[in-house]
Amino acid sequence: MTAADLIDEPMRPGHGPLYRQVKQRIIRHLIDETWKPGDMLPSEPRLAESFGVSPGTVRRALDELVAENLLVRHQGKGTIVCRHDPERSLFHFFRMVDAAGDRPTPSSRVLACGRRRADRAEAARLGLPAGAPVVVIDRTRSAAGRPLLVERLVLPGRLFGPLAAVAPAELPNTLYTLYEERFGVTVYRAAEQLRAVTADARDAQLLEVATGTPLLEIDRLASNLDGMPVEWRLSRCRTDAYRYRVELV
Amino acid sequence: MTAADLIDEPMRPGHGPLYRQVKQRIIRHLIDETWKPGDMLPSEPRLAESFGVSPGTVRRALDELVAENLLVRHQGKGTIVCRHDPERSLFHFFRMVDAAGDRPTPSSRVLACGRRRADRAEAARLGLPAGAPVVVIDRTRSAAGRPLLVERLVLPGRLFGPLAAVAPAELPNTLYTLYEERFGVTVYRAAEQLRAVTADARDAQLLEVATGTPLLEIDRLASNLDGMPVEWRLSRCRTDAYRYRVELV
DNA sequence: TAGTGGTCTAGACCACTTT
DNA sequence: AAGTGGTCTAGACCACTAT
Repeated sequence: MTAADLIDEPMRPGHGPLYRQVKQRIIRHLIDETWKPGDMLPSEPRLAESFGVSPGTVRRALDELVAENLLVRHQGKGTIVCRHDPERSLFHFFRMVDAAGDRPTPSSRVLACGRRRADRAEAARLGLPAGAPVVVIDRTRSAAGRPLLVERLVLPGRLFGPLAAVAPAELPNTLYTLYEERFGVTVYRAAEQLRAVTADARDAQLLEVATGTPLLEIDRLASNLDGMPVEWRLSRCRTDAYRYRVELV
Repeated sequence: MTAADLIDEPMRPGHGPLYRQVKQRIIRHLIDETWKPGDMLPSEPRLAESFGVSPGTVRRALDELVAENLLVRHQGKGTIVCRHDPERSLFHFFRMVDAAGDRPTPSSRVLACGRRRADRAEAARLGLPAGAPVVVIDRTRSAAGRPLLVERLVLPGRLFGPLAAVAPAELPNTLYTLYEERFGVTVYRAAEQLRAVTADARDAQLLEVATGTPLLEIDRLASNLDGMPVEWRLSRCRTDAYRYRVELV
């Protein structure tokens, strides 16, 4: 191994445990796309040599990154950066289950997709200046042939500008995969806030329920590795056949 | 250290990684109450000697148990078994937050507390034989002086028999602490399923809302270390001032 | 001062995958 | 056969707590 193979400079004295400094360096390389989703990282001994630390220290940093769903290890092969493949996109952030506890495979129908200026609520939620351009997608999602939810997604135009030009029918069911592959935006975390609301006339028509039916409203803000908001999603769900499940530990 | 200090026999050849076998042995000692909540475990070198493994292997087992909220380490002091102190009881399983993202400190008012036979739904949910005795508690919880939710708790009578004799006014706000201190029942996990419902006449009166107001219904099944259900809780929440928050990773 | 957990290192061997 | 991650061991030193 020559100097050219080194990914980074050796660690210099810093604050906190060495393995956390190593972890932060690796995260920085994920942010600056030294390693992109799906890429393989250098092996643990190589990383250790690059950073000038012992293999055990690198290993501990990787352990935490794996626990946080940023990396995946494959024994005998190597360690890769997590991807939002359709499988993960569909199930990792989707918490509705049927009475048996099984997750449905939802399909989606786009009602509208366009570009406009953010209103005040949208700008505030996404951390954008007032009037910044946003892409707005309205769609419904169904499971087992019956409408499950209606939702509006608001995305920063700076990151997703060309998305508005995509024909509604072209938008895939698994948007997070699209964000990653077409726009280089990776959703790593999301925070959801839930409340109960009643269906208005539009909800009722789209969800095939009576006006006034109670719906579960899910307000989700998704962010990337930098902690920047990249999507605001407001969903209204029927909860007669599916419920929202949470495991508390 | 003498043989009498050993808490267990050395590991014998088994299946899977050694550290997981050590972890399972420790969990078994938590179940059989060799170490109770609040107790201090033997030090890592002592455990290693008892189990006949290296300190690093014990450490890895403890790492996982700490990550699962079964143990807590205190540098310089030792490792103790997690307790459901009122702080944890109030905040660990309670996910309602206000608009600013802060958790309220709810107070509770017991409406009824008694013992009777489980109906079919209750027996099924708690894994009890039909007609088994259960303790049922009805109460409301308020935050910032306003009613937040109304709920019914159903507990296996076998575990909580004497609880029905407690005067309603004596029941503390933090029930999980009571379960642990008075009945030796520790809640370790819970699964919640959420749906939207409308307030019936009783809900409306207790929550001071109009009949038909949408409410968030939280169906929680809590279990102990053995995986046995120990509480079924059905709550109906107003979501005008507080929302249910979930972090997705 | 002694004991505890927290960090870091070094090396051996195993299981799995690729060539 | 060579390279990867997975496990297990052993020992050094540090930071914190109790006495």
